[in-house]
Amino acid sequence: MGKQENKEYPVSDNEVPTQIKNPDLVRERRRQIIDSTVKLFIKHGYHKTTTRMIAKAAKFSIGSLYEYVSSKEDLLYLVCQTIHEEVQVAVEKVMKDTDKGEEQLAQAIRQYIYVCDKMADHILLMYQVTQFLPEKWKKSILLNELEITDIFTQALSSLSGKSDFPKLDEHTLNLVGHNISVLGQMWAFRRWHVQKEFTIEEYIKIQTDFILGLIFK
Amino acid sequence: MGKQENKEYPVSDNEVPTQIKNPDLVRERRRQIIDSTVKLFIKHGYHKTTTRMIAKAAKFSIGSLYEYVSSKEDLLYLVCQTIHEEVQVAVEKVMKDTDKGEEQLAQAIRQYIYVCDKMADHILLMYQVTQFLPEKWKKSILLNELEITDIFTQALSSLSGKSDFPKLDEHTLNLVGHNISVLGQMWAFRRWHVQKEFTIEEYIKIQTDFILGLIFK
DNA sequence: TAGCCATGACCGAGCGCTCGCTCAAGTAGC
DNA sequence: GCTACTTGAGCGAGCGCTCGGTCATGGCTA
Repeated sequence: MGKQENKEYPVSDNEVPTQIKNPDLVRERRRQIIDSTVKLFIKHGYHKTTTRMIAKAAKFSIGSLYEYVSSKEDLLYLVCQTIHEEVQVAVEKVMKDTDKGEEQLAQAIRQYIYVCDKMADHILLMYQVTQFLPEKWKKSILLNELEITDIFTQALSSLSGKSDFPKLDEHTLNLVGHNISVLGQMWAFRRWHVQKEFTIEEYIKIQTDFILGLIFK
Repeated sequence: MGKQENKEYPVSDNEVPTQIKNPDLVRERRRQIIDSTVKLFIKHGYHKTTTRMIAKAAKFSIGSLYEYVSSKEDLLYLVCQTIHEEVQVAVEKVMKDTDKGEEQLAQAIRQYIYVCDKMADHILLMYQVTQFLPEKWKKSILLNELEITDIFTQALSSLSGKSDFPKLDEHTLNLVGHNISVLGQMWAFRRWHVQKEFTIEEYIKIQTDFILGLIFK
């Protein structure tokens, strides 16, 4: 009952509250914090990374850290959010660049796998860490994941029926979209094997053939 | 420094030490412990499951628990081991049963996806939990994973060149083996989407077509 | 200009608690 | 009485997070 009257100031791009009043400062500082946190999470994982480590890496006191974020879970959400945005932006970019060419799909797959390669650490982190999000946020993250997959589904959809691609129903294409998405991410989450046994160009070649169905003619 | 002179008694099927001298008892009790632990890990995850919860569920005191296992990490390893063995046995079984038929590969894929469905919880757990294993054990677990994938690679290899399958080099087939493996596991780790949007029969149908390259003719 | 105060970002010792693990004291069976 | 096994209170390191406080800044008043 009237336990505290510290108003909280939600910041434009997300629902994570803060005590700090200047929104520009919040954005800047959070950027700092998130960058350090991502690195630490990649290196040590979520549970072994302490809030003190984060504060130190971001050049804050723990006290200050908690002015910008109200719990370690908040931090986790911010990290997931940020990574997903980055992946999504990257994928959208390469899809736009390769639209409407002759062998668009093959090009898109190549570029997508390059993205997965560049962001391998981040993709792996997402796989490891999503499970620790509280339910409300997990949903929003999985929705983001769907958006990325949808980019492929839509690309496939726009090809369906044209040139030598057969016409396929949305349902099927949706799953194929997921397949492409996952086979790209596999370059990250099975890297302990695939990055040892294949060069990225080999990987791209084989996976493209596989997806385009050339393997078994 | 003679800190402790409690001899440790490694037990046949693994390298995890115990204080208990009767190996049969160890096997029996560990079975109990592992079964309970798997359930708890599936429900709460590794970090939120406390050793006290495990002891309680397995009807032990914590003290006794630590007679059979020397750390929570030991337990994690035993769990991973056990699950992998189960998956491997199941996969090997269905592969043997479907060998040498007409459309062996399609049959094998179907059966494999059934296994993934039945063991979805376990597969998901493996994905979540492998990262927390100490390095020495992680390697051994990843090796097990390779063995499962190799079952597919070998099946593919034995088909290569026969009937209407083209001849492909080992290298390519190896990656295809991984693809099959992962696309089956995807039924588990993307279940939040695929198990909502597809029946398992639809999933099997589309993935089989996809793998066999029928999708893009 | 000098004195005063309000503001809010920043600080870090330390609180409360959890959880993996231990060990002295038991009991059961032979 | 000896060995094999069991017990659970207790330990203490380490964690997330709080909260009383400092200090730089800038505006107000005379």
